[in-house]
Amino acid sequence: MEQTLRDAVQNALNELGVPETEFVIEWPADLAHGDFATNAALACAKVLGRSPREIAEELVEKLQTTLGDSVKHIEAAGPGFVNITLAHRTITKQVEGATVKDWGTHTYNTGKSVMIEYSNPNPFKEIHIGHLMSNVVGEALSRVLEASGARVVRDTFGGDVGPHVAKALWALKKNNVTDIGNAGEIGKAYIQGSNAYEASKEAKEEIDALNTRIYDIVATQLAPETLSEEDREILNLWRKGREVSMEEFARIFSILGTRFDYIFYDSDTTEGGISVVRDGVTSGVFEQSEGAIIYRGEKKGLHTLVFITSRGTPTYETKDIGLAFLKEERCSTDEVIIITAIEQVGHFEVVLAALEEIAPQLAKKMTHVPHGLLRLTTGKMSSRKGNIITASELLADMVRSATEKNADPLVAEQVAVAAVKYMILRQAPGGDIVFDPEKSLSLEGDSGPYLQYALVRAKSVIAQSSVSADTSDAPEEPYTLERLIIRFPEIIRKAERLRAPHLITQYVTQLAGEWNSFYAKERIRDGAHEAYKIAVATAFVRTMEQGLHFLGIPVPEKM
RNA sequence: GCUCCUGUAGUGAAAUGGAUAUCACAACAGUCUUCGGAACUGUCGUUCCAGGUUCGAGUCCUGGCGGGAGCACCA
Repeated sequence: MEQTLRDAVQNALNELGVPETEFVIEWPADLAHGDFATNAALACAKVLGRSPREIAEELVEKLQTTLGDSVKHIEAAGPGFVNITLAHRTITKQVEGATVKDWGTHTYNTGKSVMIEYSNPNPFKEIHIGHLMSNVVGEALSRVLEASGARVVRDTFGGDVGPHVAKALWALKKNNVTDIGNAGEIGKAYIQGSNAYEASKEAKEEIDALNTRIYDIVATQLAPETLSEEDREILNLWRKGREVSMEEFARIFSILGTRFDYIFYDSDTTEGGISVVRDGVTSGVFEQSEGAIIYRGEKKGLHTLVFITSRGTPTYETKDIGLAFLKEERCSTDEVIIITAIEQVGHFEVVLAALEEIAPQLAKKMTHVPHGLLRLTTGKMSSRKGNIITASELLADMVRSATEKNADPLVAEQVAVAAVKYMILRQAPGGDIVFDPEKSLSLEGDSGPYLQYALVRAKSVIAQSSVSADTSDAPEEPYTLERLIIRFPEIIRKAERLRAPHLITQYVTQLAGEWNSFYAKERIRDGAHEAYKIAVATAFVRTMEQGLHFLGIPVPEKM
């Protein structure tokens, strides 16, 4: 519809002899103004040297002729807007289309493939609510990309080698742990190791040495016969630790509704990364400095960062270089998106700048999409200091409060996940969320459960009505609910284009609110125009189901 | 110190350069022997400061003030 209007306005402008002008077709803030509005008259008033209001009047006439009875009303308003109100028949036709299975999806990205990296919890550390944020944003963006027709490959990247691993393993060894029971145990060991690293010079040396040794054993994959007894112990503990961490991550991913096609580890990327970076020294991309290998970011207005430490171990930067090549090798896609917290923008600018010199074709298709931080009222979370809320704790708490109204554990979990995801997806990505467990996770008002509740209630009414949907039973005036429903496909397109899932969240919130008003005001079962109302309710249900699906928010049958 | 991000009701947020700046929470006042009250209706209340660009600025530009993040061997 929007395209039809755009063409009609463009034709009218051509007839008026307007040179090429940018104009918008938009939704007026107030539906009373109409279903669509255009600023075309305002936009071209200056070049024509005429009053915008006058041009608007002429546009109205021309549009009336072109659009005929598909519109109910066209008028010039305000400083020179043209407001368009659709005929109810036009709206009804689109409401009928809202019940199809793929409602809201598009094909403009069909044939395109995108690899998207998110969540990225590190084995040997606990998965906390910060990772939850990345996971929720990443999953929503993945689904929105799928809605545009693209093929999406999901991956997550975890640091299974590096100082944090050495700290955790060091503490586990100190405590004579040979078998690790659960992820919490590793989290505690990591904190213990970190504290020792800060406090004792001796511990620091031991941990640094262990770190290097772990690289040698697992990342460069030394031949088994060259391993000492102690090395084998380290290897076993490391294997077990990674396994326990990953089992916990898998459990959380499953609750959140994410399945990764690829799980990459640091240990897969270090060797490749190191060799690329060392080659880069020869070709002059990187340079030696104080025993380390660095990239001089200053030449591109960025910071200098270390890629290989003076101890010979690779940093995160080198691992990301290695990962870029590894992704290309395992599963080449048209585009590569990496979602991380916003504090890493500097890091990725440098990595991308370096990669551009080494492999421009890889750098070109790679985009870093940052999201804001989830901070606690008590300050920044740090798993090193132990002041974190783990994903597991948060979800368990939420499930507990959702259980008050839902005996069914599955439904309680769906409600809990909806509340958590809504908190994150309600706002534009990039902004921080100050997380207050008491206030942030509402089950009322603007909230995940509010959406679920409206949907469940609509389904219930439809099930109870003995009448089947029939759009020939339409009342004279369209319901506001219908006028919102037909906007859905365009909302999904915008969310994908702008990489802004919160547009969907806002829309479904408005839609659910409108449903609740409709429900309070209009008697559906045994009321006037029941068949038509059932048709609208059915379209509402489908729109909500699809909207929640694209956000990754679960849809309960009952609640 | 340098670089980047940010400043909207009491609180948390929204607003491709458009009309009377939305939404929720909180507070206050109502609806209701419910087609499922996790609901609905109403009241209250907001663009950090000073310039500039524009027919039009919360949005763009300049300067100030406040908050946050990053800045060589962490990820």
